[in-house]
Amino acid sequence: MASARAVLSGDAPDVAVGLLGAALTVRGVTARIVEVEAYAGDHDPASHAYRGRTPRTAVMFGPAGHLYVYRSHGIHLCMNVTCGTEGRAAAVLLRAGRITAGADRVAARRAPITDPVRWARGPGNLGAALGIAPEDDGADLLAGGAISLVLGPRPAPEDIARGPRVGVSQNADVPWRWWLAGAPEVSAYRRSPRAPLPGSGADGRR
DNA sequence: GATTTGATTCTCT
DNA sequence: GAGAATCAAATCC
Repeated sequence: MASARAVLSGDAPDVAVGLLGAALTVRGVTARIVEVEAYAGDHDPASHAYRGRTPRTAVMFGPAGHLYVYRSHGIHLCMNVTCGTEGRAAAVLLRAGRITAGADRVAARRAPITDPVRWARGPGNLGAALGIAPEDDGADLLAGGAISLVLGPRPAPEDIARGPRVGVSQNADVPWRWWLAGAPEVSAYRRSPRAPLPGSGADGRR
């Protein structure tokens, strides 16, 4: 079968689907990925790397299989897995997961939240549950370090749902979000308040 | 050097 | 449903 690195070197949408069901382990805590979003730097205005390489997005321009960590709204840390080929920015945002190992540690970390479904629902919560840190930016996921990624079997097509990305103000209508159908950790779709309406005012309802 | 935005989440109304 | 919280990075002049 193809190596994990080979899989991650594909196009962002392919990699995104491949990451569904994968197990991400951070210092002893493991989460099964149930929701992802793809971002391609070149032609995707929603991507942080769209305007070129910057110190913050440098990791996205590196080789596939590395972790890109960024701070959102000064409060939350979100995780991406870089993909594609080196020099061409692309990444997959990990939006939600289910804790499969280290639940006791997550429970303590996320207290007073006791509902496991809420521990890693949403990008910020996922990062919080796994205890990700800004210094984890750039970590190699395939080197067997403190953070490692293990791809699982690809879910059956009928178990995969697809839709528009959440919260982005650009390209808000590109259906580059995938999640496992029925996963309770997946949050309802919320369009960015800054996203321009697609048609001539036909939208606006949810 | 100053200003603005952000791939969010939580709480209150 | 709407607004606040809060830090850093990117953009603009």
